[in-house]
Amino acid sequence: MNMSGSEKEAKNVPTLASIADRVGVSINTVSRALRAPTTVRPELRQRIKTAMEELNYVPNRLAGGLSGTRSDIVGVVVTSLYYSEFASIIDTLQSALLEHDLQVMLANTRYNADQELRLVRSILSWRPAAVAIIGIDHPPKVVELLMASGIPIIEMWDTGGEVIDTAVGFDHVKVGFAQAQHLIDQGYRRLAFLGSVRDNDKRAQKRLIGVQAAAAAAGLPDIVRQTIQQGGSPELGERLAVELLESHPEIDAIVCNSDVVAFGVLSTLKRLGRRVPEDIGVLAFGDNEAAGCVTPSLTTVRPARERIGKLTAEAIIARINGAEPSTTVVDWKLVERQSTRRREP
Amino acid sequence: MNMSGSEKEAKNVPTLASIADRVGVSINTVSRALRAPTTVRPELRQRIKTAMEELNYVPNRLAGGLSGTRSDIVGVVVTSLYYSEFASIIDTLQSALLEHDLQVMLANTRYNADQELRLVRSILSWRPAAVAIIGIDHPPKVVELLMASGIPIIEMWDTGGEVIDTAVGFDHVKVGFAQAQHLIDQGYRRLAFLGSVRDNDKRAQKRLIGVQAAAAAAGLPDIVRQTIQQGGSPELGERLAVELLESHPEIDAIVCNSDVVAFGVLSTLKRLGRRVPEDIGVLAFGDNEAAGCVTPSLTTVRPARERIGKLTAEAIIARINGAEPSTTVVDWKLVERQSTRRREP
DNA sequence: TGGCATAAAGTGAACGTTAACGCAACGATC
DNA sequence: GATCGTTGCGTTAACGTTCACTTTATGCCA
Repeated sequence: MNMSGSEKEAKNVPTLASIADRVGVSINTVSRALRAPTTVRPELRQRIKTAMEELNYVPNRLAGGLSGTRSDIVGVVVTSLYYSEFASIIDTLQSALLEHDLQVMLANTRYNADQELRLVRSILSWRPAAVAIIGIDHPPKVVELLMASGIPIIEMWDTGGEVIDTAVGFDHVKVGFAQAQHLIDQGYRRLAFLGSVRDNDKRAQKRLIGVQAAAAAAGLPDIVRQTIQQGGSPELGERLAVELLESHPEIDAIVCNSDVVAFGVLSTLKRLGRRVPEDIGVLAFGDNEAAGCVTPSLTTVRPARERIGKLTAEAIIARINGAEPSTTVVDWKLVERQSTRRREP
Repeated sequence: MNMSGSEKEAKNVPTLASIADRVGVSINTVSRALRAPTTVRPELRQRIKTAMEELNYVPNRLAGGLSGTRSDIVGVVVTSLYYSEFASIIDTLQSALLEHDLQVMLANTRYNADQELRLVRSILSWRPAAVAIIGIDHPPKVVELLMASGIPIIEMWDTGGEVIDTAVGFDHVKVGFAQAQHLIDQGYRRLAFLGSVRDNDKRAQKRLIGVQAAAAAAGLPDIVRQTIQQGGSPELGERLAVELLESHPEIDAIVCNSDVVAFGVLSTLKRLGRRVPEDIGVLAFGDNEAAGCVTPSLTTVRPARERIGKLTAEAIIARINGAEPSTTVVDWKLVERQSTRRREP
């Protein structure tokens, strides 16, 4: 891939040398005016500054990163960008890192393990100061690369298992357990788990395990699974709900793997004349912004996304400054709404 | 900010030289094995490859970018990450760029103009191959920097005005006009515009202009504005709806600046006993994934987000390869649902 | 006035890679 | 058998910074 350069617009982007020439000092002095301003005479510093303004100088961090011992990039690897799943984590994380002059380099695996390896490699090739990545279950090669990189690795979103270095998240098995327990407490007995569960989405699988465990603990029959390997959407929820109710009409509660899928499930139940929460309970995961606005409003689990973003940023800064690795478990909350409110409290 | 390095784990991250030593060839040959594989004898190439595997070699693109004439970074500047507003654009864009081995560097201005300048500067300091940025209205200094950079600049989301280089988007004034016209066609007469409109959100302002124009063209009274400078959310919608109806009970249609705000508006109207769409029409912008799932389902404008992401990626590739700047107008669609369906068709 | 700390600026060598160029070895061509 | 293009690899010089040193100017005190 070539630079755009048609020859005539061949750029002479200004460098430290351009500034140095113009002001009549050495390159080093110009560099110092940026990195260690106090070591250069104020009057000179000002002249350098105006020269930079006039020439629209933008430092070349490729060179800076190569030469210096620091890097200002933080690699962020997520598994999805759709439906607010991780967007607000990125949002918070990026803002917090910005205050420390750290730049986010983003990669999205779309729940594809091969992609994950490729993207991690690509991100490491920029010699980031740290990497934040969704999940604690990665292909062995990814783990090997991350560990060999020698930089802080922050695993986000999940803490239920072995971590590489530092983690900020929560235990998804417990979430699943709580989801099922809530339904059981409300008097539901025949539970199903429904939604998009990608092979590579270990968190969803852990939640399913939790759901199964709670059902087993309560002596209930096995959980009915109605899952599929593709991205979640309301349409998918509609489809899966139809299939589920056809094959298992006895189901009286559905744990949806995401709010967005649950929206479709609710539509379908309404269309089929099944009353929610009376005939059937619906509970989801994610706390989509619309979860409280659908009818009936949706009981769901709210992960502390902003908090994960913020704590991850803090962990990155701390680790870069030499703090020890740590694992931080963050809150989540089962937000009870109408879709499971069978009994008055 | 120091590198993490406690001294003992002082890393010797492998370089081309490490590989070269190990295999017993020159550095350049190793480099060629990566960049121009055909120029290296297959047997030797294989030995180099296995050496890289064994040492977990990851190329240093800081060095590569500095030395070579190409860059593999594409800077992406968005104004928001919440509520799927631009997440799916990023998602599509990133996937498409990945196929060309281009890496996304993300920046989020959060609708803050100062932040925008800072972030653009920061991104340019990585000498990206191109920059994709939301909107066509930027502070003068931002425009100056982007133009001076000499790289392709793709402005996304908006095309209604002067562009720097290349643009992929649509005309928001026209959207606003269509929104109001749809309400007028349905028999609504007293229109309001409600939602979060940041100073720096020129697109929202353009849509408002369109709404006003349509109302004026139809000889209707002035649009009532109920806007505020803060992020949109259902709660905000609830609050603004209450304020609006108190001060202007005559309103019979509300154009919401985002679906998420409209969700709150719908809740409030239901609570206040105002029937939608009979007493009052509600229409929004954004096509949130839940728009079809709330009750009544929400009439809204669906921008072709994936298409913008895809076309932006294509425009970037084309421009990098020397194509001329261009402006591409993409579709959007007013999706009619229950919240405005006053008349049977 | 000499000596010496301190501040301010310059020098030169990295950093890891790519790219232009050079050169040997080899087979094909006339 | 001299010429020539090709293949396969090595040499060397950038790329724009930063950093450890070195040098020069400045001020202060004895």
